[in-house]
Amino acid sequence: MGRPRTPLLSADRIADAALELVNATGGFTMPALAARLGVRPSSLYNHVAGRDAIVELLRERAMSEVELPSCDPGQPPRPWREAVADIARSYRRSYSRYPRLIPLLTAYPVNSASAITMYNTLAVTLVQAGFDHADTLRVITLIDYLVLGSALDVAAPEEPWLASAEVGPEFAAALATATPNPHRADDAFEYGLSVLLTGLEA
Amino acid sequence: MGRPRTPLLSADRIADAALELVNATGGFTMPALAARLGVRPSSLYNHVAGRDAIVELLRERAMSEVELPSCDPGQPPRPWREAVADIARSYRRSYSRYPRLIPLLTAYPVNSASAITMYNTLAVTLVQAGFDHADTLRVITLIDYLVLGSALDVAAPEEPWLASAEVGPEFAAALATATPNPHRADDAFEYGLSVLLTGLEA
DNA sequence: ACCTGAACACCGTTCAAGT
DNA sequence: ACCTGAACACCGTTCAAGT
Repeated sequence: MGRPRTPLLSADRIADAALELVNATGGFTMPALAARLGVRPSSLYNHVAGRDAIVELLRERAMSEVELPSCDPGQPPRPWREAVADIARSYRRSYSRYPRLIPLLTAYPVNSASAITMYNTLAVTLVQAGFDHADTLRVITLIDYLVLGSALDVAAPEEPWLASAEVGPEFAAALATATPNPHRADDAFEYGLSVLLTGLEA
Repeated sequence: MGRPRTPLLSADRIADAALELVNATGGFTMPALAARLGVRPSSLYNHVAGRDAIVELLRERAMSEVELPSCDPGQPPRPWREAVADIARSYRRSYSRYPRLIPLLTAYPVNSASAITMYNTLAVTLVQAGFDHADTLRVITLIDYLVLGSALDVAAPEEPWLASAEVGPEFAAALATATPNPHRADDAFEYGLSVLLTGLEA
């Protein structure tokens, strides 16, 4: 066929299609991706170094919509508790838009520009609130754990435990309160955020 | 060659070898596994349903060494804070023995007998401490997030962020306090556990 | 019962050939 | 510059054939 007059592909279109496949099936393969784009697998390599590079593009997407609180200089500074909570919620909101994507990203840490900007803002807020540098890193790490854990939770299949004979009455009663996802993971995240901030204030 | 007088393989030996491969390389393939066992790939299927079944065996291993606090009936009951902390630590210790295994397990939730026993014990402790059933589930979920997050953290490659120009002074100072893993993740886990328990007491 | 060898469908990637 | 088709090495799995 040769070169088309206007390119059929771009890195962006490839990432779009890959994300759709991940949302629909929980993963993607190069042949499936090519088919969805109406193209042959080898064509993808004109725009992207390989499969790993596509995963990196998806990682960027996962972080791309973190919106940081705009602090107007004229305004009185907000309590650090609220500022941290807003950042954590925005982080999680961006990260949780594509729940089935998250398991593909756990191999390496987030390393995108948006992520660094967010960590910077968190660090400024926490240092201003009086945390020393070591605790600042610890708190950022904990927020990471909370966001990652609850994001993975959204995509996890419903537990078949209820059927198991080994479940004791207390745990069974706790499980009986579980709501369907994504609500359950949202709820756990909010609870965790609240407990975290309360614990930090002490 | 035909059938050997004494079997060369067993599900246990296969799991052992797979775990060694995961520890060494971060993953395993059926051919590599067979080679390490001195056998042909097709032989594995006499003992194991397939690759996924091997992953399930590894999942069992990850949870297999959770040791629960033995509560002597004659003794005065321990404070729930200590009991929960002990369980969480043991959970994490078992889960973190094979850090490079954890990323392979994030697709589905833990569903082994040891896991259920641990959740049961946690639920009993929390209900006795006065948490209602919904909060009991939330706290167990949070402990899961903390253990999973810090276990994944151990295997994560060191962040190359220090080099990035986008890192601001506060975040850079926080990063400068980072110790090498696994100490860093251990430290974050202990800090998180302490913050969590403090937050829960309020 | 348990190991083997050949075979199958599939995957990620490369590259010369086309326009 | 960008798509194609053929090719390569690799993967997970099956199954008849051997003992």
